[in-house]
Amino acid sequence: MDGFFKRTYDLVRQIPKGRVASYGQIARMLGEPRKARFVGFAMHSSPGVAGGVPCHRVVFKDGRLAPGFAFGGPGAQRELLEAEGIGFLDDGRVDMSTYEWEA
DNA sequence: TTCCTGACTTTAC
DNA sequence: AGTAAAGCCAGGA
Repeated sequence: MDGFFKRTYDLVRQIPKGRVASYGQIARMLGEPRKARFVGFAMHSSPGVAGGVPCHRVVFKDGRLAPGFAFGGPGAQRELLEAEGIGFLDDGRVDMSTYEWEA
């Protein structure tokens, strides 16, 4: 929960609504592109959306959601993202080309 | 304290 | 283009 985790939460917390970011991208923003795995691991231990960590806005680099490991199921995650105005492709993937977070 | 595992990504075949 | 393997580092047992 210290250092990297906290930093990861802080960054994920800065993801604007209606926007998604990939694990690797977040890791890169933190200055550690190799810790991409840990970004996801941090989400696993994240306090949740109520804690200010919108883990549902964090998806794969391909725009795909975490299969089977989502906070409340991939379906719920997709529903939340759609509720934020994020468009999904027919493949069930997020339109990263349009909603990928940049900053 | 040591060993194992893990919401990923990238490179290589 | 698709599949396979390696690498990263910190938390949990």
